[in-house]
Amino acid sequence: MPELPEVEVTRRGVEPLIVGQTIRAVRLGKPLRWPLQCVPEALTGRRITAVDRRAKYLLVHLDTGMLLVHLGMSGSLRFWSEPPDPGVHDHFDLLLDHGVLRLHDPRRFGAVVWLDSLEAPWARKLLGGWGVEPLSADFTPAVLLQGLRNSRTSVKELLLSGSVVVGVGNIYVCEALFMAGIRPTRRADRIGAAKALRLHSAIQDVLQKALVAGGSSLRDFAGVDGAAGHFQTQTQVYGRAGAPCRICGTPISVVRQAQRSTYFCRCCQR
DNA sequence: CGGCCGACCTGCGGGC
DNA sequence: TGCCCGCAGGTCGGCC
Repeated sequence: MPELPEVEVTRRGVEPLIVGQTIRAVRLGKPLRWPLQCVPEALTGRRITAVDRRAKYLLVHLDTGMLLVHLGMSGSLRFWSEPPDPGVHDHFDLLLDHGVLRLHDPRRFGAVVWLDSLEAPWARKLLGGWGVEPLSADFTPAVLLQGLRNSRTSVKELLLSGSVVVGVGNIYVCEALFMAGIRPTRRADRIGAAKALRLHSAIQDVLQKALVAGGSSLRDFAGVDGAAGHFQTQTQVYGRAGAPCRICGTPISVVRQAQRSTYFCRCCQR
């Protein structure tokens, strides 16, 4: 579930609830994707100073170091002022002054990693070498066009890779390519400037709309307060194989690209 | 290095 | 009704 909009919805929800609180204890459940990279006791007494986001990672800044949180495929963060007992899929708790910040992640593709600083080897490994933030001023049509021109893979796979622009996952890449009228299988370096310009706007539009909708809740994604997002009800192509295109009525096609489903309209996207 | 593929893990829905 | 298979929002690491 968690692409950029879901992670950003989580960040906006969680930040005002936890900044200023001090970590009193840490509870670990089953192992996540990577070990925490420190003994849990090292976190106690640290105060949370800010919550940022880079790509699909949340950066929980502490007065010393930071926690890097990834939601994987099935993760969600929730703040409880009166926490229930942890369930079988609750794998990480930060016990704070006035409640508990809890990571719920059935598939355990998510991770919480402690870092000294953004210069730490793990930070470079996880955050290095990526593209620009799609909702920042760094993401210009020229940056996108140049990125497209440098790659011979399909435009869909290039966007999913995050090497040009980050945060766009399988749902939003399908939606953005539909909005831009571009066939997902099209080779990136064969997309012209006019289409690239449309794609640039489409990426920003679809992410913005998803943010307003509180993200997509395909299974169980929820914001920090437990509220589900509803963007999934507005998708034009994602998850609509065989259903009529909302523009032209042609049944939506689905193909596999890099072992993932790609949805598109063979009439509207060329 | 670019590109492709398997791996990680659990749950759920569809088909038989 | 019940079982088995395929698929699911991500991305790392190994291979060519």
